[in-house]
Amino acid sequence: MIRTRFAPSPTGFLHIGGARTALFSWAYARRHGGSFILRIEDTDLARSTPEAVQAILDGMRWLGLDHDEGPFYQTQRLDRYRAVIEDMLVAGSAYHCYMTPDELDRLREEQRSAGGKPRYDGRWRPEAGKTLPTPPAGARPVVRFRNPTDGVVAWDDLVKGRIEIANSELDDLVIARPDGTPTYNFCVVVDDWEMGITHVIRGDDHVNNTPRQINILQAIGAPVPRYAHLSMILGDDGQKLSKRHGAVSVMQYDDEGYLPEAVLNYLGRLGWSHGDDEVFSLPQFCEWFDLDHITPSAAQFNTEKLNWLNAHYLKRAETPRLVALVQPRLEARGVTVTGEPSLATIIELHRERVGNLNELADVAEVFYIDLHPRADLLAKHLTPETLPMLSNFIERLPAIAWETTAIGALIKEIVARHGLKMPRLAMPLRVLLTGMEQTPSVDAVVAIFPRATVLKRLALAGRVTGTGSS
RNA sequence: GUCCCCAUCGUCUAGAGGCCCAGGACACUACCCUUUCACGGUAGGUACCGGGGUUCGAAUCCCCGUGGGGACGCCA
Repeated sequence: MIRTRFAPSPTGFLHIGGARTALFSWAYARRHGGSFILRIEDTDLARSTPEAVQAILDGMRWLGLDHDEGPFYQTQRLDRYRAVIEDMLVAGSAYHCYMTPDELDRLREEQRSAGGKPRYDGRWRPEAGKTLPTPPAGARPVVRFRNPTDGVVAWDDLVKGRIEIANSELDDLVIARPDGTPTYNFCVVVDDWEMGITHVIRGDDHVNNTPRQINILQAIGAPVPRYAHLSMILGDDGQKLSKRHGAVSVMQYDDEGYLPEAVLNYLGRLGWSHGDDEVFSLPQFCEWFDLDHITPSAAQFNTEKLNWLNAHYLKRAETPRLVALVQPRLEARGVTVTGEPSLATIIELHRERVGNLNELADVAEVFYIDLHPRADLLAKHLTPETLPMLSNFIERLPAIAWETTAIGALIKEIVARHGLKMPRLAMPLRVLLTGMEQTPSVDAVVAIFPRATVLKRLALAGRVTGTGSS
């Protein structure tokens, strides 16, 4: 039974890197009929917030990554960690250390300036025949893990291959603060053990924690899970993503009009591949996903490709769903969606032309507002040459059949009679009806409006007569 | 500084010694379609970081170099 987990710390939103880690962990469990566990690592009381927890939950839900167990909160498992620490203290695999943060800082400074690796020097580590300093009166100690001093820790990383690190590189890490709260590396170990995690799929930045965690696992007699370390995602500019630079919440993609399946597809293909396949659904991804085809190198995020995928999914999405997605966006702009044409009609006419939901809202908006085309566009297209054609068109409108073909035929007829090209009439019609120079086929645009609305909007041509020239 | 990791088109990648004078996708360019702009279609250019090995043969294996990244917390 495969058991994976996603274990974010609630110190901010769910960003794109976390989302990919979650996706891969989730997909691996789904692929093998296993369980996916969500665990909130909130032991940093100072930085964790309930808002961040909610933001992560929201992000996961938007993406559709459901968990089978949890969410578990580490702050609710403190008794459990404390019990394990007690056992370790008794067993001698952990010990109290009374060194103050100040002393530690000084030590690290010295080591660094001496060109060495900053690390705890083991002054409070009990050894056979060693006399420990006397604990300062009233001081509360931290608990340190007694790391092996020789040999190597090694594991076969499912993404990076075999990694070996000498124990001499590791120092005795703090596993509990003076107030008794456990620290990250320790909680992870206890949780992964007790939650029966078989495959730890996480970010690259945890590679250095892995040997420490394996050592603790072994000290408490827990089995060592398999590890798969994913490389990081770089920003569009090739720079590392950080709060300050480029890291955005997955929910921002929602705001920007992306469909979750597009983001998921993009993320799935970022750092993982299935031959030449580029477009695949989430179920298809679950069927294909494996750890063998994950790239070990860092990947640069490419918004243009995401845009392409989004446009692709927009073309295929069910219209009612798009209506439900676009309508609130229009309402948020203060646009009331009412009357003709229906939002569904507008969407069907424009869906192949736009890249995201906001662009769909942009084009839909002009059908519902009191339109005021820009003066420069009117001047450009309402010319002495085109105005006669327009009035001609307006005169004939009441009598024709209200459907695209008939409207198109009328436009062609008028244009031909005036000995001009199609765009000479199509462009002013576009501007008058939508305020835009780029629209779908103009006969189709005319046709989705009620006849009365077309007449009303075209009437503007009469009022600006004579202003256009040049 | 020390340790660890990484290295194919601009970008994401295929490639597990001969199928590769390197394939796909995004982007780009040209053409086609055309009622504008898109969409779509067709065609095209662009890459194995460098140097040594191993081998009949290397993008693929090994070593060194270079470059990039990560980690060295009483953060996660």
